[in-house]
Amino acid sequence: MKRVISLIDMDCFYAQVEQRDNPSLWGQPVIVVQHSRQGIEGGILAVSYEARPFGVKRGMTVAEAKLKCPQISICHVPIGEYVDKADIQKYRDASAEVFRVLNNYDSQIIIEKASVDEAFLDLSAYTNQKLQELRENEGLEEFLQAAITYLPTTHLATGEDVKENEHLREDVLLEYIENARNCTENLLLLIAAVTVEQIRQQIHEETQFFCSAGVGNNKMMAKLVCARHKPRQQTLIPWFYVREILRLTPIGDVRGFGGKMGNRIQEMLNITLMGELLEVDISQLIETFPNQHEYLRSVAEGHCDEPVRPRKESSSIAVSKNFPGKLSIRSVLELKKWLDGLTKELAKRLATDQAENKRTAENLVYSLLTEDGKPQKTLKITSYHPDTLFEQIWAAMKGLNKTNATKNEDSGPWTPPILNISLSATRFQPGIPAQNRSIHEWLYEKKTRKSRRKAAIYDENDGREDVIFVEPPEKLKKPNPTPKSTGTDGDFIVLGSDSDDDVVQPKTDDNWIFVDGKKFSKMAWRHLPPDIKKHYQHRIALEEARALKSKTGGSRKRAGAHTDNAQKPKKPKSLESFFKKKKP
DNA sequence: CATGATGCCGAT
DNA sequence: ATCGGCAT
Repeated sequence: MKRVISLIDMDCFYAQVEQRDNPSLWGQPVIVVQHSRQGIEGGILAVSYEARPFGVKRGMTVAEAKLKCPQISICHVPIGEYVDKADIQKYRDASAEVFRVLNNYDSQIIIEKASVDEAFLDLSAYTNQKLQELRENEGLEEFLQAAITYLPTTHLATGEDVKENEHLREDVLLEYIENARNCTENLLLLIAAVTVEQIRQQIHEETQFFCSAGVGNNKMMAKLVCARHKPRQQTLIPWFYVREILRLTPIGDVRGFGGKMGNRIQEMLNITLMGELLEVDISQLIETFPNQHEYLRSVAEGHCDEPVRPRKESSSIAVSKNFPGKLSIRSVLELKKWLDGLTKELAKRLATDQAENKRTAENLVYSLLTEDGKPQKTLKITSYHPDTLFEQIWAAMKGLNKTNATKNEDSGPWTPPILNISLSATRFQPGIPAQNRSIHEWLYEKKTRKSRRKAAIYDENDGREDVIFVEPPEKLKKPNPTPKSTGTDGDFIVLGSDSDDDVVQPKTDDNWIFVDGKKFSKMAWRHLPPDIKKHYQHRIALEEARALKSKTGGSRKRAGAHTDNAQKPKKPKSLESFFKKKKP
């Protein structure tokens, strides 16, 4: 049986994160740039769709972007806490919000986090069950009649779709729906397309972010067609059209063929399109790619059996920094300084990950890129403490110094010059070793030193309430009632929604902050370290804006997710009314 | 001069 | 375990 796969891709994600942070930027040309060193602007990481018509592209300098689009707004990637480098944590946090929606949508849908802004979905089990339900409940006909209204942003990839107008889009889709009636394969894709429309809508409702999607029978096709209609739209590629789409697809556009392999294929076979792979002389293909000719042909036919791997957390956590050209590291002291900062950044992220995901990294892989090569070694992690990590890495690394006759290993020159440092924690095992308390102390000590308050947020797996652990100010802690405490976490008291702790439990609603349906005491909020606070800041802003609107604005309807590109957002009934309808 | 910072995977 | 390749 064919699978049903989707790829959801956030539109210019970093730019949207900045637009949400500063809503006046919505609808405006925006770029997100990272700095390379000391506030010097580096490359452009993201370009909002409003800026693209001006010709602004990734990889350009800010100066070039301004020339093309003088009114463009420039947002900067934050800088690391311990070291002078770009820190993309805020985009990881925004990504986590999106994936919370995806992971909670339906347990039958397999989600693979493919990058900070992309997810593959395996909808095979889900769509099969929905189809079965529709048939059992005799709701299929009704579903087909209404299907077009559930697909306001969907395009059918026919090969002509890139130049189609809105009428054609709908006509082509209607014909497809009509023909799907007696074709299970296409019914499943249709249900998937409707589902993905709903998922995208829900992502927007819960995060304000827009995304695009592709739907097809495998990862390659879903990814390929996702790019055909962006932003804020989705593309469906039935198997029938796969051949025609690939016939005209540049080889480099296919996932996995954008690099050396793709170039080799093009140069050695003197072709540029996927379709041409099926026309080259078979003996030539075999002699050119003796080990891969069968694989290449199958890809050119649209086959791809790569599974959607259920993966929520990343399987490695890395920090790295480039030192290109003249900036290369040439002294031991310099190296140690950067290594120290990078180690601290890594330790911070590891500690957070450990608390959030209840897992611990086993290995640390470090590498030093030089002109000669990229020596890479694996170390066993014995502790998350940054000082321990540093000593361990340094002990292993300092032997790589090729400077002749160095008496003192801890100073002097370093050769060959280092162009990149990378530290990556891997091999995560479930659980948290008992020894770890000191890490949290290190993490929070400088921020809450005076009051010696400690805080952490645990996200209790399944959409349950967040619980904030805060050590209260001494004066409030004294009085009689035993604070609700959690055994091993005796240092902490819980400011939860159902606590009866008079001492710290605010009595009135005014003392609570409501975020995302969760309840935080304002006191606990104030005591949080600033970085954790940031996690929730924008949600609070939203919450307040909503409250304000409901007071002043009255009963305004929620803005649709597609007020821009979808010319006729025919308001669909809830899909549930179809899928969950009981037999009469 | 120089995308940079991540992250994943397969081959060996 | 190490490396090289590919991706966003």
